[in-house]
Amino acid sequence: MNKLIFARYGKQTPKMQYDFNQIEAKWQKYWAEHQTFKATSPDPSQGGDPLKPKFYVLDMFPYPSGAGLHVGHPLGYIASDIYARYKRHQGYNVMHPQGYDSFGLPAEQYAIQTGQHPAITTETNIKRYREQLDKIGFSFDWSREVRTSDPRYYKWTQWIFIQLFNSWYNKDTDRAEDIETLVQVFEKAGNSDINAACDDDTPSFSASEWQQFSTKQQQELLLKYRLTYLAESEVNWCPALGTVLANDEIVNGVSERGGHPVVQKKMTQWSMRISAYAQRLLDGLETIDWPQPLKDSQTNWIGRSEGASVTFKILPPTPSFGGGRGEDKPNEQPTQGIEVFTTRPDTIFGVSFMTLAPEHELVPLLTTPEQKKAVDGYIESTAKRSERERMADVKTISGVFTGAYAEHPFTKEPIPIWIGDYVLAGYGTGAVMSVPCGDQRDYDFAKHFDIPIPNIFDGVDISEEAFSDKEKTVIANSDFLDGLPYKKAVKRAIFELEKMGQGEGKINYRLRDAVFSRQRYWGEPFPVYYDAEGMPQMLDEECLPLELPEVDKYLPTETGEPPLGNATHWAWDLKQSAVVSNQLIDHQTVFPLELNTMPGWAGSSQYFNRYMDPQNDEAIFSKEAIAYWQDVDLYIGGSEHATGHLLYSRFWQKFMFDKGWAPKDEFAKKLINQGMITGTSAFVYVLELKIRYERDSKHILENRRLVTSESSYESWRKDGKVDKLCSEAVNAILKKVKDGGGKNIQEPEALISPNRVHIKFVDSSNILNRKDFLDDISSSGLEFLSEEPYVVSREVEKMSKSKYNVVNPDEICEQYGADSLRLYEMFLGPLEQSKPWNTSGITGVHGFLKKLWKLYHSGPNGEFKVTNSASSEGGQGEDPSAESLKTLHKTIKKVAEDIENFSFNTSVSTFMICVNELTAQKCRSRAILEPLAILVSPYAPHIAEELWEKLGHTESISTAPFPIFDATYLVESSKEYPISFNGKMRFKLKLPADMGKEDIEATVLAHEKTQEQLQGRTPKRIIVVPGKIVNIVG
RNA sequence: GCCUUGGUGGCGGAAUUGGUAGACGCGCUGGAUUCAAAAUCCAGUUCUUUCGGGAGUGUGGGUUCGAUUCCCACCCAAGGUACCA
Repeated sequence: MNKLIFARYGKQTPKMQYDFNQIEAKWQKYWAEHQTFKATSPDPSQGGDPLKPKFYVLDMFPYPSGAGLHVGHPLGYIASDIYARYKRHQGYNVMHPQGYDSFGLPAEQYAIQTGQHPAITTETNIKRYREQLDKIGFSFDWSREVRTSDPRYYKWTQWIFIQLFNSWYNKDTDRAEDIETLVQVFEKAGNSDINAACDDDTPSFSASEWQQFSTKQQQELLLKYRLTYLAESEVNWCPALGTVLANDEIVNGVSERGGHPVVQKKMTQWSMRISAYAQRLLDGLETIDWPQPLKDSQTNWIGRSEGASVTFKILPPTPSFGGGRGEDKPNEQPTQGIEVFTTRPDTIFGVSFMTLAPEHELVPLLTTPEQKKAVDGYIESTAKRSERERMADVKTISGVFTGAYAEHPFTKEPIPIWIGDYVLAGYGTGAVMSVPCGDQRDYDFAKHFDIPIPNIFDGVDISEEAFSDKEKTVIANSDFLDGLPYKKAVKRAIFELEKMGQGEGKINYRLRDAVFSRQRYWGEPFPVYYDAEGMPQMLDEECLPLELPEVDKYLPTETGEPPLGNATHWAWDLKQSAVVSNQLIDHQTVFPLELNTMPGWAGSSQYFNRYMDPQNDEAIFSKEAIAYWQDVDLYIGGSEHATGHLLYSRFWQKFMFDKGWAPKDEFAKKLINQGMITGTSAFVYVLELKIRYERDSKHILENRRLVTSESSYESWRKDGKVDKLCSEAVNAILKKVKDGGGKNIQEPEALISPNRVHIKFVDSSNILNRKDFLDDISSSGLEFLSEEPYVVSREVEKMSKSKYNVVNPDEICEQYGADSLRLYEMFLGPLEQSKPWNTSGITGVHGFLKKLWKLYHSGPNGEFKVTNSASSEGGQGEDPSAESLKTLHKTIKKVAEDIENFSFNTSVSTFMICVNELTAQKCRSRAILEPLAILVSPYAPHIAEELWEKLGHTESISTAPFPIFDATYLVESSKEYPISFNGKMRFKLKLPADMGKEDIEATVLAHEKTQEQLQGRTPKRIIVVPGKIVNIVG
């Protein structure tokens, strides 16, 4: 017996098997120890070669969440890693860094709940992330790691903030300039000649006025020009999170994180003047190779529209300006007109009323005493409705007449001024000229309130709906615009308006300035203190970083200040250049520091440049480093960052370019959005029963939870009744109750609902492991209705811990190896597509790796064996067969093309075909197997390194030159032609490859199968495409 | 509504300029090996069929000798966006 066991054991000596666990651990250790993937600095003094071509491959760095990685996370990293490794084989100096976007809300909320400092949570999570990432065998250059929450890193985030504060945007030169240049102009000539991106309410002043302003007044004016500025503005306030949110952090009117309601609130906040860059952000899209959907969503977000601004004079009898708010501020000039923005100045003669947003500042001034009550009531009722309600309910038409009239710029007719909540305060000027015949919303409003709808279109019926087809527009009833098509009419209308000084051509953008303050703890502190006048002042650059203070509570203070308000040492001593106790604040030399922190996107907006020189404490990066690395060659990440990170980063990059620090004004040449890997959640259906009865004169409520079938659920959902299976079970339970002495048994309440089951309890054929499932705490109290194997229902949805459908990469690595995981993630489908994860499929790629291993292990006991060629390599062996060479070279060609096209799924299948063919050919030749190892290496680097070493190499395979494709091996002497009849392939015929058209035709026609197909008919036509196909028509 | 992407076997997917539809893998079926299982290997696997063939890439048209691929209309799904004037 013992003998037998030993004999069998000996037959498959473990050493000869593909022992992926041992191999992968060995090479991961080797890479770490040898710093194999360290990108070399261009500096020759550090052994670098500034002439070696660079290639910068970047992943979107992760937020280290407590849940760890699931198999969906590494997808993009694997793709970028393959590309990075491929570029190393091509001889590039590749930089492939990784880091952590480690400021953020989850760590802070955990801190609020547990009191644990977010830095500790973050550190723990990062450690776990790193362990998980290391197991997958990425070629990251960890010596360049950055963490956004590290003071040595956020020093430079604060630095950029200061630079933005000290800059303004000159529209004439179309770039950011130093704020000092602006001050110089103000001193000499005031601001009338300045063409700058600035606040709308910036007043004009002369040089002498400027000089007479107080310092505070000057500072206030400069804030209107700075690229980051403090201003009171309407912000999205999320009471549940206790913080403001940017537009891109709100989804469907609720917060992206947590789904809490958001309301509008006026607050003084830091903002970024991204709107100054709107046009350049739009133009830059043309120059970069990014996915079209992503470019489109940025284009929509920026929302450029061309049109005109038109001023409508307000007609007397002027409403009692003394009566409204004007009384409080007698110096304020009442506005004499209402400015609107329109994309259709050609329809100006169709204006029959005007509509203002309820929040429009002129509303209280315009409203006549008779209408005041109605208007106030309307404003109050719209203010009550949340953003979400207003969005959900776009069909209800509401509005109210203000009693006031404006004057039409051309006809001089009076135009009634209405307010309506379909006009948004936040877009354009918050007022529109309503052209009911040309705009459906205006049309509906006019119909609803019985306002006239004049038709100004030639030959168009507007009795049913508005006409908005610009292309088919011919203007009528419009004085000088009569007979003009859309484009000409627009030009003419603008020309006439400009002549009268009542309008001009204008381009409007939807893009708003980005609110940059957050009322949170775990973020970058602003390098800002407030002086005796309450004006913000920047810390000296030398004083950075301004480190986050310790607080004993991470919640807002009792007075409603942000969490930093809890810090006892959060004052700036100007003399010492140090943070000191709040008690020392005297507003002379010690000042309060800013209590807000920066938003999540602050740290991610320049990290890609910081990777170029991450240890530099003197500058964000050295000139040499950025001169060499320039920009990102390939950036891979999720499309959900389209209107957040990717837009803000482009904005900061353009600023860095304007200031001369960055050589490129776009930071990433090519970008790919990897798709999501979805999970397949599992469900059981649970019948919840509530049975009430009496026993021993006590009222008893018995709850039972029974696992029933999907069909029970379906029938319950259809008619609200339980099906036979359930009712039998219910009756059995009731009988038991009765037998046990239950009295007054009431009709039980029943509810069937789907319940998620953790996928670890389900096997590949969807059968539930009942024992393990019932042993789990989450399923306590559950009973099964039937003894038969339970088949769960499946649904594909986002992979998430809360959906119990997470697959952990560590477990896959443990069971199949990192190389299998890498190959399988790529094999699943096209990179950019979202696709469901199904672990059972991994046996396919795992089997491939075993077959690959076997190709190199053909000794009598499965030990390593490859043969050298006869013609080279010492002449001891035999040359590879022509067949094997053909297999190799077609693989080289396909794999190289696939990597260039990011078609990684097809190259995995190419490898499979190649190994299947070489196995069939019994190929053992070094001349084939050595290049094959290099081909496989970007995808399955561990096994490739192991085989490379066994082939006798002492250096890592990672820089071995990529095999060169030689077309001569693919030349064929014959071609198997598909012979089709009327486009349908019927049979194949092998013909010499160099056979001419006529000969092919003759041979095919003479063939017996052709005659069979034709059944005596004469073909009408014969198409011969040499090398491709023969098609016989007839 | 608008914009974008996509729709191919039981499943993931392939077909790069119009030229053999379903590569490769999973799953499934049968077989070999094994006391047995795992592993491995071999064969088959779009549907349909009277075994000749016929149909077939979301639907309906069109262009073409030939269409998954190009054009038109529509349907469905996913993502983005939305009283944006």
